[in-house]
Amino acid sequence: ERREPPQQPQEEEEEEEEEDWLRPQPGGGAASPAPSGHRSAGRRVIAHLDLDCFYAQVEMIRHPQLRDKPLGVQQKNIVVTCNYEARKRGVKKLMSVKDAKETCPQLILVNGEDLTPYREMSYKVTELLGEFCPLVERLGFDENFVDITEIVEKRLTQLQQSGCSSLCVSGHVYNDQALNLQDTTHVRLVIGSQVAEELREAIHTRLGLTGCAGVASNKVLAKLVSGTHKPNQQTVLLPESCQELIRGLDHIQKVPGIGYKTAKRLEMLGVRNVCDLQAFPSAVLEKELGVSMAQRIQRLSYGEDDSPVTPSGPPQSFSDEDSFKKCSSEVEVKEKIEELLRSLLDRIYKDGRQPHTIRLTIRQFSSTDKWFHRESRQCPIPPHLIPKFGKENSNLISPLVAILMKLFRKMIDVELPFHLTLLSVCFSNLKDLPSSKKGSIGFYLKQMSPGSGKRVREVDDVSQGEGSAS
DNA sequence: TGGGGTTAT
DNA sequence: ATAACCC
Repeated sequence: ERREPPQQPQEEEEEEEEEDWLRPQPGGGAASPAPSGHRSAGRRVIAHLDLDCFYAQVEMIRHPQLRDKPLGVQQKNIVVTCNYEARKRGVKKLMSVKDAKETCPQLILVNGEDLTPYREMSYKVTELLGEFCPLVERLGFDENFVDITEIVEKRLTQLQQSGCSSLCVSGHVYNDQALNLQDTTHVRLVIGSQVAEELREAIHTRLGLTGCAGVASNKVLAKLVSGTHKPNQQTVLLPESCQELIRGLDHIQKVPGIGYKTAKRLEMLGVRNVCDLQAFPSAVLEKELGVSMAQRIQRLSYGEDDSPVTPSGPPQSFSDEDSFKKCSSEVEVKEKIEELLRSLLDRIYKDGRQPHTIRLTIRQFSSTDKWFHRESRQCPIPPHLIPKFGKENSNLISPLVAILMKLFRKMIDVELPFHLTLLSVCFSNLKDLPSSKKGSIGFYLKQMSPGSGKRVREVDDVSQGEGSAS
């Protein structure tokens, strides 16, 4: 017994009505900055880029002799990802090492517990995209959203002036839908597909990485459509096929934004698939999940998403963690913390900013509820230590270990037995240094560090950012 | 399951 | 500080 969702076929998203200069801006003030790129409500063109099995690709670049072999990246007892050679032979993401080697005895494993190479490559990708367009939002290490509305707009007017009539889509059209080049929405998206192709090409020629792209009128649709043709291909979604894309999801948890917890709660309400969610009474949903969550996910279920592409910029936090079978003495804890701290201080040093908050997170063993349940304590970093973050950091280690051990004792009574399975240290609340000192601050993250880079963008004192006149 | 990240409450 | 989300 399925209810028919209210048939609303060809309207895709963003009810954001056209031309509403009359409506008072909610933020107050006359000059609301227009959240992402273009103002004027209109249709956006968003690209979602998703690198293929990212860690495995990075490892293939680091070890070219492994390129044509089945290769997996191992963290502890898990193969977190693997290349396509390994996938052909049946290895899956997040398989246990035992299962993976049974499935594919020739599988080669490299340890991927140190994320440094992946993090560095990840930011090279984001930076490269930033050369095309300022609106680049990271999602994890291997995905980026790019709001290409303005690029498309520019090419569209060029095209209109040159009266050129030939226009070709790059890559797939979702659902093999026919194009209508009289429809300027189609035309914009087709131009978007060409831009996406260029972005992928740049990532390939300059960084040696392949990936997928999806092009659509908002983030959730771009993301969903990018996965429809899988390795190293791209797909554009035209508005008329929006409902097929979103309803084609076999479970609500496949909708980005609906996670494990929300999916469970929705299931208890009898909501199992996207159609159920579309048709579910809003009032009931709002009482169950709260107004804002309810409205957000119900819009998502129609493929509507007005969230802007928010430039990620440099990271908000730096953390380093390690998991293990057992850690049960204070000295062990101290050793592990010191190790985490060393690599973290190195990263902070390269970043150039100063953290003002430090946090310790632990996970305690418990047979039920096996993972989950982490707890943390944080505190401000004492002001007299903060200036020391700019330089050789060996003298920071012991005061910080002392602080972290205090935080540890706030969670664990060291007189009693304990059994930890994870320790994590995080620096956050990062601030630029006061300005003076030695010129340049790394603009995007660190000064491009080892290898290639030239640009170290300087911060001159007029730099209030882009348009922050208000 | 790892080792990360972000935002909202 | 936690809980949810994302990869």
